[in-house]
Amino acid sequence: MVRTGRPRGFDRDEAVQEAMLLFWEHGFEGTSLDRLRRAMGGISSASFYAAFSSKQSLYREALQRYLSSHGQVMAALRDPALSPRRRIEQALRGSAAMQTEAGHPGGCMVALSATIGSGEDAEARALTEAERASNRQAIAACVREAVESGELDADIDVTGLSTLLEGLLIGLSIQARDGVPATAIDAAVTAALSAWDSHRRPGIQPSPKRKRGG
Amino acid sequence: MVRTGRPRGFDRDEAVQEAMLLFWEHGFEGTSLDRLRRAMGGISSASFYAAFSSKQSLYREALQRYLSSHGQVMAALRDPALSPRRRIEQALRGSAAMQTEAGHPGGCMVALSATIGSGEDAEARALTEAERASNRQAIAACVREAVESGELDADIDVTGLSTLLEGLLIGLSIQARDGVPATAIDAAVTAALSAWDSHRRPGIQPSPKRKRGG
DNA sequence: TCAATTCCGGATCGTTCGATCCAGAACATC
DNA sequence: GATGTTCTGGATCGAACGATCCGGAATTGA
Repeated sequence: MVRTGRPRGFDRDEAVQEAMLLFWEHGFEGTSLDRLRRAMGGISSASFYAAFSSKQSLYREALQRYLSSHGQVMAALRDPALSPRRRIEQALRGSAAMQTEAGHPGGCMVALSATIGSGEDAEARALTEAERASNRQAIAACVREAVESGELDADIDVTGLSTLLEGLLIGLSIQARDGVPATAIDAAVTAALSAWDSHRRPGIQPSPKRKRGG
Repeated sequence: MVRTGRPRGFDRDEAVQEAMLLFWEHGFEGTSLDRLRRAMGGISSASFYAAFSSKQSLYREALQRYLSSHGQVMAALRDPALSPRRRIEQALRGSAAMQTEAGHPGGCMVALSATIGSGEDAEARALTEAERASNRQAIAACVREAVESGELDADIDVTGLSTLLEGLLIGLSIQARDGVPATAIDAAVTAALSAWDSHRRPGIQPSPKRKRGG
């Protein structure tokens, strides 16, 4: 079906990108419609609502954009081709590197952009909260799997280790915002991984592929 | 000097307390003057400004209130009577317990209430950022001191361990907001401390009081 | 009793918020 | 060129924002 009518006067894709950067930096409630429209090239209010329906709806789209671009550093966490430890390591190191690199706001949009607010940001908050819950679960699954495969001692506190790892992941965001250098954050990841290694079951070399060690 | 004039019709102290709870829960920008005044017993706009001068000024006072009440769980971090490890442990466990207990908002006001925003919260953000920087420094000092006293191996990465510990401390706040149970967070603290212990210099029993082990 | 002082209720300020409306412009199709 | 469709500029909406102003109420000291 060919598109009829007057063509849009701005690049919708670029507009979502700009929105993502603003929401990322200032949060859902901290980003006004006026600022969004100006970042989109100064489009009119009518153009905005014709294209995005509402601020909420735009945020949803911007968050999706984030998850499928910068947020992809977390994809390793669910990569079945990697060992549990490598999944954690790549997700943490990738996040640390991405969240401290130049060219975009520091920290993670999922952790920062809709955490607290007046209450009118309820939907945005629910979206990021669900994402965090999913990551929490994935991290716990890695630790659990490492225990089941024999890589980690069977008597370790799975909840404790996974909550520590997720706590660090979340904490990264504010540290990155505060200007903690990338080298320091990466060193923290190394320290966390050495905590993992200290619970390693001695004499077992876990294979990345097999789930249960022979 | 005796106070003349019409007496204040509300309890200023209780009002600051209510303000603290609101800023804590919804953040600086997420808390409106209207909501503040209603929480203060429905006082008028005139009464508000006569007592607190501005929203910024009230936030400053509310943050001080937080630091000198709930925030006192962090005092252990600078207690010279405790060993470095105990300082860290008490600060972390105390924070975990406080941030998850009922009766007030979850998480930490310093970490959450003024982290991102539109830019009009610049002063509030600077206040919390300075507080976080101070904690960061105090944690690093504990680790450094433990290395100097011989409790920890001399070749460990001080920055890595302290950034991990501070990352967990910061991450606690969002985890507590997300409803991660107190038991899980405390277990994470235990896991972090076991990371500390795994770097312990063998054969040395550090005394809590002396700075340099003999 | 009467100033002086301080606070209060309530109206109001100008601005910004997210969102809507309308007349007209720019395109495709016939 | 007529018609239908979609988008745009610009005015505008009601509500909420932080903040100010004023007339009067409530207190103290003279």
